Amino acid sequence: MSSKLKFPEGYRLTKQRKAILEILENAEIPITAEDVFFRLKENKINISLSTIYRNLEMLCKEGLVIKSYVMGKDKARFALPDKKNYLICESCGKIVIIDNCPFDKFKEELKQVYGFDITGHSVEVYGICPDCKS
Amino acid sequence: MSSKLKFPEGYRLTKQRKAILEILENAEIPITAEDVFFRLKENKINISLSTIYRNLEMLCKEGLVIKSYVMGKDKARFALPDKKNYLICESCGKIVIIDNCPFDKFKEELKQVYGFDITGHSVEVYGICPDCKS
DNA sequence: CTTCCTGCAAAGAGTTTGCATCAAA
DNA sequence: TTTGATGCAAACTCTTTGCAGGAAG
Repeated sequence: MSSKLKFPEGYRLTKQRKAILEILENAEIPITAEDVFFRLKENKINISLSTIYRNLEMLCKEGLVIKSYVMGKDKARFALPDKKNYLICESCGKIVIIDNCPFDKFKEELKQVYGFDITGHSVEVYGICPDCKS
Repeated sequence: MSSKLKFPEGYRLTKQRKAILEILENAEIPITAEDVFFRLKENKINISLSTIYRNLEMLCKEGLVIKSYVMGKDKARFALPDKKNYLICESCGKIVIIDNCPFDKFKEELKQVYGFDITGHSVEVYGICPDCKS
């Protein structure tokens, strides 16, 4: 497997960076820095946690990665931008990505009301998942 | 001034709790625990930071307060639920609360597509504010 | 009075940083 | 060969916790 993402200019494409991006591409939901660490370890790749943090921060600044705090918890989670909107089950904690986020339709409305040029958004929705209802 | 909020049952209404709630009621935007601490101090009320954290956590659990991390920063912010949706200027960091969040209209859509019973949401929108555009 | 709450100080968790070494370009 | 990146360990910051004294009901 290899990354389909264009790597940001001005940075060296090290094997650590390639590996971190690949983990994020394969992740179904936002994951913590520690998750990245252990998933790499499973693949027999040992990268120090600080390198992971440093690169996640860089990737966030470059816009390739989104950082969020699921359910107000104290560990940051990271994901590619297409996984930044999600549902969380308040009962079991399951996370489900929202595809084609309906919020996109409101960019124009927000722009008119608040005068902001909208560049992005992130949405967290709480609820009870089908499994927990039954 | 006194709080208009009904205080959760089973807890003692101490002067510290009253004071913290009042700060949150008067806050325009989500603020940090430290912000609460210093605003209390300005009002000549000295409450320890740990008491503030303990009570903010309790208020979150009781649903009176919402915790969020603005712009992925590492300090938690707290606000009454009516201030949980906001715009952030990527240039100056200004926060503007979104009233009548348009996302409410999508509860039904999300329920049908994902099968969740939606109980709440929180939205963070990025953009450039009018002042920074000029 | 009883029980819960507070303040203080210390501990804990997650994240960041300094520095010597290593590897991408 | 040059300069940015990594790994390790130590440092830091925010947040949580234990405990003795204090106040709400």
